[in-house]
Amino acid sequence: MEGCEVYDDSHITNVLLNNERIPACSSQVLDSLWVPNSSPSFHGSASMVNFEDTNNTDRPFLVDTKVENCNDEFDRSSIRPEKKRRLSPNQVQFLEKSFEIENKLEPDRKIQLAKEIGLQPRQVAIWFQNRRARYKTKVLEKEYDSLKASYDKLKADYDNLYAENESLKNEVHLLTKKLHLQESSKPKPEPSDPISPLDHFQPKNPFFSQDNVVPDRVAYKHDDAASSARSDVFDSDSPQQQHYLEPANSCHVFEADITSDFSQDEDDSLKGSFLHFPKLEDECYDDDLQPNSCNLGFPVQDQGTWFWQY
DNA sequence: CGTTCAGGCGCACTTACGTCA
DNA sequence: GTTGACGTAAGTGCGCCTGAA
Repeated sequence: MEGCEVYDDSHITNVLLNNERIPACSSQVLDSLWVPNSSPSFHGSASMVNFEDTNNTDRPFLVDTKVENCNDEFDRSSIRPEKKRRLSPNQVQFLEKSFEIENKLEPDRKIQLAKEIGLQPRQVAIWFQNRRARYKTKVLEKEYDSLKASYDKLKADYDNLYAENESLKNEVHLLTKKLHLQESSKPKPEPSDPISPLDHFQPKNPFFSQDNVVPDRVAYKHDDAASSARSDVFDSDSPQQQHYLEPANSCHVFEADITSDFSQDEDDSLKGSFLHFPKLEDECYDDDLQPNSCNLGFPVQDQGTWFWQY
Protein backbone atom coordinates (compact mmCIF):
# COMPACT_ATOMS: atom_id res chain seq x y z
CA MET A 1 0.00 0.00 0.00
CA GLU A 2 1.29 3.35 -0.95
CA GLY A 3 0.56 4.99 2.34
CA CYS A 4 2.64 2.63 4.39
CA GLU A 5 5.83 4.44 3.92
CA VAL A 6 4.14 7.72 4.50
CA TYR A 7 2.70 6.87 7.87
CA ASP A 8 5.65 5.67 9.83
CA ASP A 9 5.95 7.02 13.32
CA SER A 10 8.79 9.33 12.54
CA HIS A 11 6.77 10.88 9.82
CA ILE A 12 3.89 11.48 12.13
CA THR A 13 6.28 12.92 14.65
CA ASN A 14 7.59 15.25 12.00
CA VAL A 15 4.09 16.13 11.06
CA LEU A 16 3.39 17.02 14.62
CA LEU A 17 6.52 19.07 14.84
CA ASN A 18 6.12 20.82 11.56
CA ASN A 19 2.43 21.06 11.01
CA GLU A 20 0.94 21.01 14.43
CA ARG A 21 2.66 24.24 15.26
CA ILE A 22 4.52 22.94 18.24
CA PRO A 23 6.87 25.64 19.41
CA ALA A 24 10.34 25.23 20.74
CA CYS A 25 9.81 21.89 22.37
CA SER A 26 12.34 19.21 21.87
CA SER A 27 11.58 15.81 20.46
CA GLN A 28 12.12 14.53 23.97
CA VAL A 29 8.87 16.13 24.88
CA LEU A 30 7.12 14.36 22.13
CA ASP A 31 8.64 11.10 23.13
CA SER A 32 7.36 11.59 26.60
CA LEU A 33 3.94 12.08 25.19
CA TRP A 34 4.10 8.79 23.37
CA VAL A 35 4.63 6.77 26.46
CA PRO A 36 2.61 3.66 25.82
CA ASN A 37 1.66 3.10 29.43
CA SER A 38 -0.25 6.30 29.79
CA SER A 39 -3.89 6.13 30.62
CA PRO A 40 -5.73 4.05 28.05
CA SER A 41 -8.37 6.67 27.80
CA PHE A 42 -5.92 9.20 26.59
CA HIS A 43 -3.55 7.38 24.38
CA GLY A 44 -4.87 9.17 21.41
CA SER A 45 -5.01 12.58 22.81
CA ALA A 46 -1.57 12.22 24.22
CA SER A 47 -0.26 11.84 20.75
CA MET A 48 -2.04 14.91 19.58
CA VAL A 49 -1.27 17.45 22.25
CA ASN A 50 -1.44 21.00 21.13
CA PHE A 51 1.29 22.84 22.92
CA GLU A 52 0.20 26.14 21.61
CA ASP A 53 -2.97 26.21 23.56
CA THR A 54 -2.41 27.36 27.08
CA ASN A 55 -6.05 27.47 28.02
CA ASN A 56 -6.51 25.07 30.82
CA THR A 57 -10.05 23.90 30.61
CA ASP A 58 -11.19 21.75 33.44
CA ARG A 59 -12.08 18.71 31.46
CA PRO A 60 -11.87 15.83 33.87
CA PHE A 61 -11.16 13.37 31.13
CA LEU A 62 -8.09 15.20 29.98
CA VAL A 63 -4.76 14.25 31.38
CA ASP A 64 -2.49 17.05 32.37
CA THR A 65 0.80 16.49 30.70
CA LYS A 66 3.99 17.71 32.26
CA VAL A 67 6.07 19.49 29.74
CA GLU A 68 9.59 19.97 30.87
CA ASN A 69 12.12 22.56 29.78
CA CYS A 70 9.79 24.18 27.43
CA ASN A 71 10.67 27.85 27.81
CA ASP A 72 7.99 28.11 30.36
CA GLU A 73 8.28 30.94 32.78
CA PHE A 74 4.80 30.46 34.09
CA ASP A 75 4.41 27.64 36.50
CA ARG A 76 0.77 27.23 35.73
CA SER A 77 1.37 26.85 32.07
CA SER A 78 3.81 24.05 32.68
CA ILE A 79 0.82 21.82 33.14
CA ARG A 80 -0.77 21.38 29.77
CA PRO A 81 -4.22 20.05 29.24
CA GLU A 82 -4.96 17.57 26.54
CA LYS A 83 -6.45 19.14 23.50
CA LYS A 84 -8.40 17.41 20.88
CA ARG A 85 -6.62 17.41 17.59
CA ARG A 86 -8.07 16.67 14.24
CA LEU A 87 -6.54 13.83 12.39
CA SER A 88 -4.40 14.86 9.49
CA PRO A 89 -5.84 14.59 5.98
CA ASN A 90 -3.48 11.78 5.22
CA GLN A 91 -4.53 9.85 8.28
CA VAL A 92 -8.17 10.36 7.45
CA GLN A 93 -7.62 9.31 3.86
CA PHE A 94 -5.88 6.18 5.00
CA LEU A 95 -8.64 5.35 7.43
CA GLU A 96 -11.28 6.04 4.81
CA LYS A 97 -9.69 3.61 2.41
CA SER A 98 -9.54 1.03 5.14
CA PHE A 99 -13.14 1.70 6.03
CA GLU A 100 -14.21 1.11 2.47
CA ILE A 101 -12.59 -2.29 2.55
CA GLU A 102 -14.10 -3.28 5.88
CA ASN A 103 -16.05 -1.09 8.24
CA LYS A 104 -15.39 -3.29 11.25
CA LEU A 105 -12.07 -3.62 12.95
CA GLU A 106 -10.41 -6.85 13.89
CA PRO A 107 -7.97 -6.37 16.75
CA ASP A 108 -4.99 -7.22 14.59
CA ARG A 109 -6.10 -4.91 11.88
CA LYS A 110 -6.66 -2.14 14.37
CA ILE A 111 -3.13 -2.44 15.66
CA GLN A 112 -1.76 -2.61 12.16
CA LEU A 113 -3.65 0.48 11.10
CA ALA A 114 -2.61 2.33 14.21
CA LYS A 115 1.02 1.54 13.51
CA GLU A 116 0.80 2.58 9.91
CA ILE A 117 -0.67 5.99 10.53
CA GLY A 118 0.89 6.69 13.88
CA LEU A 119 -2.19 6.70 16.00
CA GLN A 120 -3.10 4.79 19.09
CA PRO A 121 -5.25 1.72 18.49
CA ARG A 122 -7.93 3.29 20.61
CA GLN A 123 -8.00 6.31 18.31
CA VAL A 124 -8.41 4.03 15.34
CA ALA A 125 -11.24 2.22 17.07
CA ILE A 126 -12.93 5.50 17.94
CA TRP A 127 -12.53 6.74 14.41
CA PHE A 128 -14.18 3.61 13.03
CA GLN A 129 -16.90 3.90 15.63
CA ASN A 130 -17.68 7.46 14.67
CA ARG A 131 -17.32 6.66 10.99
CA ARG A 132 -19.89 3.88 11.26
CA ALA A 133 -22.23 6.27 13.03
CA ARG A 134 -21.82 8.86 10.31
CA TYR A 135 -22.35 6.23 7.65
CA LYS A 136 -25.49 5.04 9.35
CA THR A 137 -26.81 8.58 9.56
CA LYS A 138 -26.22 9.07 5.86
CA VAL A 139 -27.95 5.81 5.01
CA LEU A 140 -30.90 6.77 7.16
CA GLU A 141 -31.12 10.16 5.49
CA LYS A 142 -31.11 8.53 2.08
CA GLU A 143 -33.77 6.07 3.11
CA TYR A 144 -35.85 8.89 4.51
CA ASP A 145 -35.59 10.85 1.29
CA SER A 146 -36.55 7.79 -0.69
CA LEU A 147 -39.52 7.00 1.52
CA LYS A 148 -40.63 10.60 1.49
CA ALA A 149 -40.52 10.69 -2.29
CA SER A 150 -42.59 7.51 -2.40
CA TYR A 151 -45.05 8.93 0.06
CA ASP A 152 -45.38 12.19 -1.84
CA LYS A 153 -46.02 10.31 -5.05
CA LEU A 154 -48.60 8.07 -3.45
CA LYS A 155 -50.32 11.00 -1.84
CA ALA A 156 -50.46 12.86 -5.15
CA ASP A 157 -51.96 9.78 -6.77
CA TYR A 158 -54.44 9.47 -3.98
CA ASP A 159 -55.43 13.10 -4.18
CA ASN A 160 -55.97 12.81 -7.91
CA LEU A 161 -58.05 9.69 -7.49
CA TYR A 162 -60.00 11.26 -4.70
CA ALA A 163 -60.83 14.29 -6.80
CA GLU A 164 -61.78 12.07 -9.68
CA ASN A 165 -63.95 10.02 -7.41
CA GLU A 166 -65.69 13.08 -6.10
CA SER A 167 -66.35 14.22 -9.61
CA LEU A 168 -67.80 10.85 -10.53
CA LYS A 169 -69.95 10.81 -7.45
CA ASN A 170 -71.38 14.17 -8.33
CA GLU A 171 -72.08 12.94 -11.80
CA VAL A 172 -73.79 9.85 -10.45
CA HIS A 173 -75.90 11.94 -8.18
CA LEU A 174 -77.00 14.26 -10.91
CA LEU A 175 -77.94 11.33 -13.12
CA THR A 176 -79.86 9.74 -10.28
CA LYS A 177 -81.74 12.91 -9.66
CA LYS A 178 -82.56 13.14 -13.31
CA LEU A 179 -83.77 9.57 -13.34
CA HIS A 180 -86.08 10.11 -10.44
CA LEU A 181 -87.47 13.25 -11.95
CA GLN A 182 -88.26 11.29 -15.06
CA GLU A 183 -89.94 8.57 -13.06
CA SER A 184 -91.96 11.10 -11.12
CA SER A 185 -93.46 12.34 -14.35
CA LYS A 186 -94.80 8.85 -15.16
CA PRO A 187 -98.45 7.85 -14.35
CA LYS A 188 -99.22 7.29 -10.68
CA PRO A 189 -99.07 3.71 -9.39
CA GLU A 190 -102.03 1.53 -8.59
CA PRO A 191 -104.14 2.64 -5.62
CA SER A 192 -103.30 -0.68 -3.97
CA ASP A 193 -99.79 0.56 -3.54
CA PRO A 194 -100.11 3.42 -1.07
CA ILE A 195 -96.46 4.30 -1.17
CA SER A 196 -94.98 5.42 -4.40
CA PRO A 197 -91.50 4.13 -5.20
CA LEU A 198 -90.50 7.70 -5.43
CA ASP A 199 -91.53 8.15 -1.87
CA HIS A 200 -88.44 6.26 -0.94
CA PHE A 201 -86.56 9.34 -1.75
CA GLN A 202 -85.98 11.09 1.48
CA PRO A 203 -86.10 14.82 1.43
CA LYS A 204 -83.34 14.62 4.00
CA ASN A 205 -80.93 13.80 1.28
CA PRO A 206 -78.69 16.81 1.23
CA PHE A 207 -79.53 17.52 -2.34
CA PHE A 208 -83.26 17.44 -1.67
CA SER A 209 -83.48 18.51 1.91
CA GLN A 210 -85.98 21.08 2.96
CA ASP A 211 -85.68 20.93 6.70
CA ASN A 212 -82.02 20.39 6.79
CA VAL A 213 -80.70 20.99 10.29
CA VAL A 214 -77.18 19.74 9.98
CA PRO A 215 -74.98 22.82 10.25
CA ASP A 216 -72.53 21.79 7.61
CA ARG A 217 -75.32 21.55 5.14
CA VAL A 218 -76.62 25.03 5.61
CA ALA A 219 -75.46 25.86 2.15
CA TYR A 220 -78.15 23.68 0.70
CA LYS A 221 -80.80 25.83 2.29
CA HIS A 222 -80.18 28.39 -0.36
CA ASP A 223 -81.95 25.98 -2.62
CA ASP A 224 -85.09 25.98 -0.54
CA ALA A 225 -87.33 26.97 -3.36
CA ALA A 226 -86.23 24.09 -5.50
CA SER A 227 -86.27 21.57 -2.72
CA SER A 228 -89.69 22.62 -1.51
CA ALA A 229 -90.92 22.25 -5.03
CA ARG A 230 -89.68 18.69 -4.92
CA SER A 231 -90.90 18.03 -1.45
CA ASP A 232 -94.42 17.62 -2.65
CA VAL A 233 -93.20 14.78 -4.77
CA PHE A 234 -91.11 12.95 -2.20
CA ASP A 235 -92.52 11.58 0.98
CA SER A 236 -90.22 11.95 3.95
CA ASP A 237 -91.37 9.10 6.13
CA SER A 238 -89.95 6.05 4.48
CA PRO A 239 -87.83 4.15 7.00
CA GLN A 240 -85.92 2.51 4.22
CA GLN A 241 -84.19 5.75 3.47
CA GLN A 242 -82.70 6.45 6.83
CA HIS A 243 -79.27 6.30 5.21
CA TYR A 244 -79.87 9.72 3.85
CA LEU A 245 -79.84 11.01 7.34
CA GLU A 246 -76.19 10.34 7.45
CA PRO A 247 -73.75 13.18 7.13
CA ALA A 248 -73.66 14.85 3.81
CA ASN A 249 -71.95 12.49 1.49
CA SER A 250 -73.21 11.98 -1.96
CA CYS A 251 -71.55 8.62 -2.21
CA HIS A 252 -74.42 7.20 -0.21
CA VAL A 253 -76.84 7.70 -3.00
CA PHE A 254 -76.84 4.06 -3.97
CA GLU A 255 -76.74 2.67 -0.56
CA ALA A 256 -80.35 1.59 -0.27
CA ASP A 257 -80.29 -0.37 -3.48
CA ILE A 258 -76.84 -1.75 -2.99
CA THR A 259 -77.34 -3.05 0.47
CA SER A 260 -80.34 -4.94 -0.73
CA ASP A 261 -78.03 -6.73 -3.13
CA PHE A 262 -75.50 -7.63 -0.50
CA SER A 263 -75.37 -10.91 1.24
CA GLN A 264 -76.13 -10.63 4.89
CA ASP A 265 -72.49 -10.94 5.86
CA GLU A 266 -71.39 -8.22 3.54
CA ASP A 267 -74.20 -6.10 4.75
CA ASP A 268 -73.20 -6.55 8.35
CA SER A 269 -69.59 -5.87 7.69
CA LEU A 270 -70.23 -2.76 5.73
CA LYS A 271 -73.01 -1.21 7.69
CA GLY A 272 -70.73 0.09 10.35
CA SER A 273 -68.50 1.92 7.98
CA PHE A 274 -71.41 3.37 6.10
CA LEU A 275 -72.93 4.63 9.26
CA HIS A 276 -69.74 6.30 10.33
CA PHE A 277 -68.71 7.82 7.10
CA PRO A 278 -67.25 11.26 7.59
CA LYS A 279 -68.51 14.44 6.11
CA LEU A 280 -67.47 15.41 2.66
CA GLU A 281 -65.87 18.51 4.02
CA ASP A 282 -63.51 16.48 6.13
CA GLU A 283 -60.07 15.60 4.97
CA CYS A 284 -60.61 11.92 5.08
CA TYR A 285 -57.30 10.10 5.17
CA ASP A 286 -58.20 7.74 7.92
CA ASP A 287 -57.16 4.26 6.95
CA ASP A 288 -60.27 2.70 8.37
CA LEU A 289 -62.62 4.98 6.57
CA GLN A 290 -60.76 5.72 3.44
CA PRO A 291 -61.85 2.73 1.35
CA ASN A 292 -65.49 3.47 1.94
CA SER A 293 -65.03 7.02 0.89
CA CYS A 294 -64.28 5.80 -2.55
CA ASN A 295 -66.36 2.74 -3.06
CA LEU A 296 -69.56 4.54 -3.89
CA GLY A 297 -71.33 1.79 -2.12
CA PHE A 298 -70.65 -0.76 -4.80
CA PRO A 299 -70.11 -4.32 -3.69
CA VAL A 300 -66.58 -5.09 -2.74
CA GLN A 301 -66.31 -7.93 -5.21
CA ASP A 302 -67.09 -5.53 -8.00
CA GLN A 303 -64.49 -3.06 -6.88
CA GLY A 304 -61.85 -5.65 -7.26
CA THR A 305 -62.30 -5.60 -10.97
CA TRP A 306 -62.13 -1.93 -11.55
CA PHE A 307 -61.18 0.14 -8.60
CA TRP A 308 -57.71 -0.93 -7.54
CA GLN A 309 -56.35 -1.29 -10.98
CA TYR A 310 -52.99 0.28 -10.45
C1' DC B 1 -21.51 -28.71 33.33
C1' DG B 2 -23.40 -24.37 35.05
C1' DT B 3 -22.29 -19.93 37.17
C1' DT B 4 -19.77 -15.81 37.89
C1' DC B 5 -16.83 -12.19 36.63
C1' DA B 6 -13.70 -9.37 34.09
C1' DG B 7 -12.47 -7.53 29.77
C1' DG B 8 -13.38 -6.19 25.13
C1' DC B 9 -16.38 -4.48 21.74
C1' DG B 10 -20.22 -2.00 19.47
C1' DC B 11 -23.76 1.26 19.73
C1' DA B 12 -26.43 5.35 21.12
C1' DC B 13 -26.00 9.47 23.13
C1' DT B 14 -23.44 13.30 24.66
C1' DT B 15 -19.72 16.69 25.27
C1' DA B 16 -16.32 19.71 23.88
C1' DC B 17 -13.11 21.38 20.56
C1' DG B 18 -11.74 23.12 15.82
C1' DT B 19 -13.07 25.39 11.80
C1' DC B 20 -15.44 28.43 8.95
C1' DA B 21 -18.62 31.86 7.30
C1' DG C 1 -12.88 40.08 17.44
C1' DT C 2 -17.23 37.67 18.16
C1' DT C 3 -20.67 34.40 17.25
C1' DG C 4 -23.29 30.57 15.71
C1' DA C 5 -23.45 26.43 12.88
C1' DC C 6 -21.35 22.40 11.80
C1' DG C 7 -18.10 18.46 11.76
C1' DT C 8 -15.68 15.47 14.52
C1' DA C 9 -12.69 13.34 18.31
C1' DA C 10 -13.59 11.50 22.42
C1' DG C 11 -16.34 10.36 26.95
C1' DT C 12 -20.10 7.72 29.04
C1' DG C 13 -23.32 4.16 29.85
C1' DC C 14 -25.37 0.04 28.51
C1' DG C 15 -25.82 -4.52 26.54
C1' DC C 16 -23.70 -8.47 24.56
C1' DC C 17 -20.15 -11.89 24.00
C1' DT C 18 -16.25 -14.64 25.40
C1' DG C 19 -12.84 -16.88 28.06
C1' DA C 20 -11.00 -17.97 32.51
C1' DA C 21 -11.74 -19.30 37.24
